[in-house]
Amino acid sequence: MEKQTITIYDVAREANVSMATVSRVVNGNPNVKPATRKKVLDVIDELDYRPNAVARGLASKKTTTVGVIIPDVTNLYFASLARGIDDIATMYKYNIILANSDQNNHKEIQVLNTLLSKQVDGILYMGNNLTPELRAEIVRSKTPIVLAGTIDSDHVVASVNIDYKVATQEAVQKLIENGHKKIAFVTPSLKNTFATDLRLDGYKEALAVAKIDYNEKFVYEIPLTYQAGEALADKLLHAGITAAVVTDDEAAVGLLNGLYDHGVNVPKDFEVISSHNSKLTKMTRPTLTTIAPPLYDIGAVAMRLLTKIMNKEEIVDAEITLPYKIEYRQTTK
Amino acid sequence: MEKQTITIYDVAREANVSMATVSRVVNGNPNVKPATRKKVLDVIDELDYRPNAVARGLASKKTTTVGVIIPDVTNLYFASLARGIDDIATMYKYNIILANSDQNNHKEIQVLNTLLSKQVDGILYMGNNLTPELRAEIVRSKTPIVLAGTIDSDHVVASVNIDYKVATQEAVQKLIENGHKKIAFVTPSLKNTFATDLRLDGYKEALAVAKIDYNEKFVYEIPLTYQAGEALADKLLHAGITAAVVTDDEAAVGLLNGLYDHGVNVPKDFEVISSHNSKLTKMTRPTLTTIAPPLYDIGAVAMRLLTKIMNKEEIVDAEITLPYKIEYRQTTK
DNA sequence: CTGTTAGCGCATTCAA
DNA sequence: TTGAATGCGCTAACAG
Repeated sequence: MEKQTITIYDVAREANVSMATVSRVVNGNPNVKPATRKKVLDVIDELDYRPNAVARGLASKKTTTVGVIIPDVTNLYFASLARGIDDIATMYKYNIILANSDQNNHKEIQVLNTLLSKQVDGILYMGNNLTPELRAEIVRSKTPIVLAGTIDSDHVVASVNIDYKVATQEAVQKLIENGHKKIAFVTPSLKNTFATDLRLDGYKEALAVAKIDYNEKFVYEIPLTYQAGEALADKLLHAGITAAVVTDDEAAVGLLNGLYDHGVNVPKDFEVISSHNSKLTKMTRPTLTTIAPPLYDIGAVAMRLLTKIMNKEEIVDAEITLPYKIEYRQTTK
Repeated sequence: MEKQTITIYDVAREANVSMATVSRVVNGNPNVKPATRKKVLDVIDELDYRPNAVARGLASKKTTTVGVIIPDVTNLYFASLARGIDDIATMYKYNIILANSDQNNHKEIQVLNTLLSKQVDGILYMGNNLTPELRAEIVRSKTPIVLAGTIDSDHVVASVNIDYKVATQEAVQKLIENGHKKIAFVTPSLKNTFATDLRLDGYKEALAVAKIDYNEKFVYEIPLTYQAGEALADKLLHAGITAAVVTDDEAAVGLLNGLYDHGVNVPKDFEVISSHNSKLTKMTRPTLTTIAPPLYDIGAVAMRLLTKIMNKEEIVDAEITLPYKIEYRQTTK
């Protein structure tokens, strides 16, 4: 009545070989005579033997599972990265332990510790920022880690990103070309997110190039939620702003709808550029113009990079910058 | 240079106790004198000892991790369930191994096998249908399983759902009350999805009550994607249809936008009711009226149920039906 | 209340 | 090419 437990011993006995031999064929060790290999394989099939990954993990000190720290699976940006991560992980025979962190520092540390206790072979971290405490913990644990869509301002940890500064600059420049002077930059708190700094730099740079004075009143720090975006429309309108670059799709959609509710004609009287190109941006009317990072690829490349590090392969560049595009759709002229 | 490995032996030695005692305090066994407990705790803290979950899993035959089979994390419906699952799992000290299945039968079986080899304590399955082969594999493995947002037509596996039939019926009834005669029912393939049958029953029932003849031409089987929904608008319009119940939010948004692109006034000339109440439904203009299953709760309750089964607690009802609502928004009058 | 002793299922030397 | 022996780090009886 209990769970069946066919072990390596059982197949060794049935096949009249030692467990070492069974272990060899299971692990694809070439030093096995074809005949005995076949015999063992037959018995494995007959007994429906399935190697116990836990025992294997204890003996080999490799679990073939990686921990994935994600702010929230329900956020399409991160979910898209996660999809790329999982696909490549599967390709390389790894499994994913997924843990939501809510960007909460305390929870992140906690999650990291349980991942480490589970002996994951590596960690993929997603979030807006890698806090020093977290990085310290990770470095101390000597567990390979790669950041996906997340910047490490100190450049000590491997990561995969796009050039946020240049992308933002290009977006703002486009708005300037379209004749806008008062362009809002909508971002989460500047206090603790690194990529935000880069993006802000891009924003400033574009203004500088066009010789437009930077006005910090046009930088709006809001929670990156649909509701916050929606509520923001009113403020932007009152401030005489006519265009905005928003660093999150949900917030951008919110803003767009907020403008719609105010009877503003987009893009005629107001232009919006978002930043993630998640599915959402194609589901609005008008469709959202957006910076388009290769979401799936960021996750995929990050996972691939992690496999290399876990494998102790030579890494030429641990800070990968992927190309982005800007998808010009209907919220810009 | 290698990864530090502080074991239970190390702390036992430092604390001048046996490893059994250390094990006891780590596991909260009350049979330890407070004084020695404190001593051990101090050493643990000092050495920064972290129990090896793999060794623990091998010795105890419990891994405190559950496998989650999900069609696609990138689908907000399933991602929302997953969020509920993860939160409750965390609460009960379980971790989640997430595996995307793409609804692909072959991949599901494969994924199931790797989950079983990792000795997960239980499995949470999400998908449109549980195929007999998959169920057979799971039952054979004797691993506890719960279906979240998925029906088992044979009622042998535990599950958490809403009453899809009644919900659909109510939605269709509303459209009938609003004067519609030609109401489309948009669904994925009827061939292999059980909940679809239930929903279709609800659709038929509503028509029957209103003495409207059922016309199978009004049942549209399409892939549940945004694009398919968008493309569907044209067909519905040509068929003289004036309202639709769509079983997926992305498809519903697609349809809505397709109608918009055809210049159709929703809800004046066409009404739409969707089925999941994911974030998407609030992001469209007009906002989508939708059946509202308690997404997060379905996941949460499913995970809670799984913990009970894994714990061999008495289960009064293994088929849980959660209440739903219908959110009347702007795509209906 | 605490220590001793066996394994858990497998990978991995080392011999043969 | 194969087998025997050892141990990965911990839990779980069983004594004491």
